[in-house]
Order: sequence, then structure tokens, then C-alpha cells
Amino acid sequence: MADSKEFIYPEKWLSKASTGDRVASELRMRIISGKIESGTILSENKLAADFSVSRSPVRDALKVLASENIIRLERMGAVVIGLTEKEINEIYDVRLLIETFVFERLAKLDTHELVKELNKIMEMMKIAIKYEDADEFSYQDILFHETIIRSIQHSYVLMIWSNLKPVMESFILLSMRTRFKEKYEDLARIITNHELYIQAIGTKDRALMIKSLHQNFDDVQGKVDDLWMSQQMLSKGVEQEHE
Amino acid sequence: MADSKEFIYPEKWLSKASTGDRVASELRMRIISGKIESGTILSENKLAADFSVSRSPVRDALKVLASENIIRLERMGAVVIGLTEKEINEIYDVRLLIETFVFERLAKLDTHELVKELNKIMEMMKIAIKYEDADEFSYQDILFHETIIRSIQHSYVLMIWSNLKPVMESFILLSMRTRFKEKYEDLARIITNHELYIQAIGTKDRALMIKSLHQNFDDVQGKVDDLWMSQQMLSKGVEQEHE
DNA sequence: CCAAGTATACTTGTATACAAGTATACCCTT
DNA sequence: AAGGGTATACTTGTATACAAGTATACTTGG
Repeated sequence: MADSKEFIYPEKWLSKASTGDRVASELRMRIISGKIESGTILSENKLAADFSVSRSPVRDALKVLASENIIRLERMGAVVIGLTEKEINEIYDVRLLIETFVFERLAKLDTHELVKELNKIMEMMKIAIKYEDADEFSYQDILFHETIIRSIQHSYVLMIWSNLKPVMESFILLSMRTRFKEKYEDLARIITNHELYIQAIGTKDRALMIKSLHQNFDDVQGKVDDLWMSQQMLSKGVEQEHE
Repeated sequence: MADSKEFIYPEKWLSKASTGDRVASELRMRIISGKIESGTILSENKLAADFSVSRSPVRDALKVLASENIIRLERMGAVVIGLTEKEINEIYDVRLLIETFVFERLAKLDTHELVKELNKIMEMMKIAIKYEDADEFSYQDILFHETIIRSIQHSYVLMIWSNLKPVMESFILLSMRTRFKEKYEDLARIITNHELYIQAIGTKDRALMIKSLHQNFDDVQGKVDDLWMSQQMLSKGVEQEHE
């Protein structure tokens, strides 16, 4: 899978991944970042040639991306859907839905171990900030939420998360990379929000949980939108003057 | 894909399906019905031989079933998970989650067309009962809920439904087939519940909606359990005397 | 008889080949 | 010149071939 274009998905996250997974991850990033524009028609043969692999892993990748709702498989070619503001809002609807569900379950469980685990992740996130490692920060951020969701051991809620995760991951990865460069001060607030979330879980304070959840979302959503749009503009070849 | 064993998934639902889809549908039915026991290890080669197809469609099928959480892909072979009572409860958790979400959205929309559409489906269901067509009844039942979910045009909620649907479909299909034979009187109550549901949507009466939803679930869940277990027992080779 | 190492018979993942179907473009006829 | 039909260059879906890795079983040495 050697290729001329540089890859934007972290190599280190693909240590044990199959070629199909690699193609899927990279395509996903290119679609979500806007490098591949919404509406584009992807051909299995063309992609196989681009990535220097056979059609088999490409087919696998397209199936995966279709199940994530960022492309649509049609008779002739796969049509790129991408992430518009509408889709981003929808994703957060679903996250809100499952995370509140998870919280209700957690209220009935012993959350001691979970809180400990989450605190560990927080430490990791802080170190990632210190060393300006946007990818690592994103990884831990995703892991944070996944840890919470896994803790209730609900296979079908976990299934929803698994379907959402790759898109979330790409989205967060891209926005964090931008923030680490342009809005470094945002990160402190993200940390604070997560700490509120942990506190809510520890004390089983529903009101606090809802608050931190919304704050988290508003933060990510509202503030990110600008970064987001600017990044998509950027990728569409609109050159920015200010060096 | 000619085979000695008879298929339990309705042929007519596969009119335009690929071989991979056919294999997936049939395997799903066999797993959920208990014909293939939980814990069984499936091999791509063996399945390909069983269904008289190549490995390609079998691979596709296994990937689909894995995404539905009824098998688990491992290093050597795919392990059948199946549907225990735990999974069934979890599925209904998720249905409750998304259907209540959908209802909240519907409260803000004009539901006139939707109600009309749902009434049409109800008529179909009644006719299916009249002609004792369990498969058609199941089809319309699934369609009923899918129509409601589709109506709010939320692609990511629809995605959740799409992931859940095949398993739901198989489950409902199996339990309806049993009911049409053994508990024919249940069907009238199902109709009543659905009519309540339509009424709730028409009047946007949340309390009524919750009530009919729960009634529907309690009905399907509580009462079906016996049928269910008996059916699974049956398939495990426990021969019943009473002809 | 037991242990260790090798050989074998599996497994999955990727590549390639082939068949069937579809849209496009070109050519021929009117 | 315009319309219809055919040819072609695509597309996807399935089958087969091959490579790399893993568990099991057997054999061989102690």
C-alpha cells in the first residue's frame, strides 16, 4: 500500500490493522476532512489503483464506510456523503442519547473503579497537551467516552458506539489538530469539562452530568464549527494568504 | 446456492439480493432460531461448501453478522453469539431509546401523512392475519416501525435502526410463525397496540405513546419468552410427542 | 512414557480472473 | 441533422488462486 500522497490517518493506530482497515481509515479521514468532496463518485478499481492494492480490501473498506453513513453504495460507484453540519448534529444527538442512557445505568452501579480509570485517562490527556500531541490527545478523548460506555456492559449500546466511533474519531482528530495549532487555550476547558463529567459519575449527580455533557457538546460543536468550515475551505484549495 | 437443507428465510424477500445477502439472511435465521447453537465455530470454507458458493459471499455475510453482534470474528473461525434473553432485552432497550427519541421529534412535525401511511400498513396486517400469512404480517410489522423512524429523516438514528433491523426481523418472523400456529388470539392484541401507537402519534399524546410502546414490548417480550424458549428447545433436537 | 520439535492441515487476508449487467458514446439509418 | 441501435468501456458480484500465519497432531529423542 505504498503511495505517493501522504497519509493523514496516524500510522501508529494501524499497527495490527489489515489493508482493508487502512484503506477505510485513510478514506474516512479524506472524506471527513473534505479532501474528498461530498458528491464525488468513488470507483473500486480507481481506489485500488490509487492505494496500490487489489479490489478486495477496497471493497471491504467501502462496505465499512457505507455502514458509517459517509458514503452511499449505488449501482455504479460509491457516492461520497461526507459530514455536513446536519450530520454532525445528528451524531451528537445519538451520543447524547446513548451517554444519558449509560449514565442512568451507571447510577445503579459501583463507579469506583470506573472513576479511577477515567482519572488515569485524564492524566494522559494532560500530558498529551503538555507535549502538544494532538493525536494522542484525541485518542485519549475517544477512549474516555468509550471507557464509560463499555463499563455498563451493554452489547447493543456498545454496538451503536462502535458504528459511530470511527467517524467521531476522525472528526475529533481533525479538530484537535487544528486546535493544538490555533486554539491552544481551548484544551484547558476541555479538560475541565471532562473533570466535571467524572465528578458527575462519581457523585451520580444527574444534573451535573447533563450540564457537563451539554457543555462538552456546545463546546465541541459551536466553537468547532468555525475551525471546521475554515479547514474544509482550506482543503478545497482556497489558499489563505496570511502565511 | 442450491442446497439440500431447506431454507427458513422467506425466498420472496430476497428477490434482488446478492448471494452474500442470502447467505447472511439464512445464517441469521438459523442462529437466532437456535438451529445453529450459540458457541458454534463457523468456518468460511465449511460454510461456502454447505451453501455451495465461494468464500467471497460467505465472507461478506460473516462481516454483516458480526456487525449485528450475533457472531464474533476471531483469529480462527467465527464464534456464534446468538440471542440470549440478555441480548433480547438489550435490543428492546435500544428500540425504546430510539423510538422515544423519534416520538419527541414527531411532536414537532405534521404527522398527518405518517398516520395515513401507518393506517395503510395496519390494513395490510389485518389481511395478513385473515389469510394466516405470518411472514407477511411480520414484514408489515417491521415496516410499521421503520416507517415511523424514517419519517423524521434522521440519518444516524436510521443507521441504528438499520443495524438492528435484520436481527429484529428474524426474531419477529420466528415468533410470529409460532404465534400464528399456537397463539392466534395474540394477534388481535398486537393490532390493538399498534392502533394505540398510531393514535398517540396522531394526537401527540406522549403518555399514550409510552403506554402503547411498553405494552407492545411487554407483550412481545414477556409472552414471547415461553414460545421462544420452547422453540429453541425444539430446534435443539428435543422431540415433542404430541404430534 | 513424556517432552520437545517439526510437519501438516487448517485458518484468514489479499490478489486476480471471470461473468453479468449498465451507461455512454459512436455510428448508421432515416 | 436527429433518432435509434449497437458497440464499448466501464461497473459490481462471485469464484478461484496464492501467501502468510496458527493450532493441532504426530514423530522422534530422551
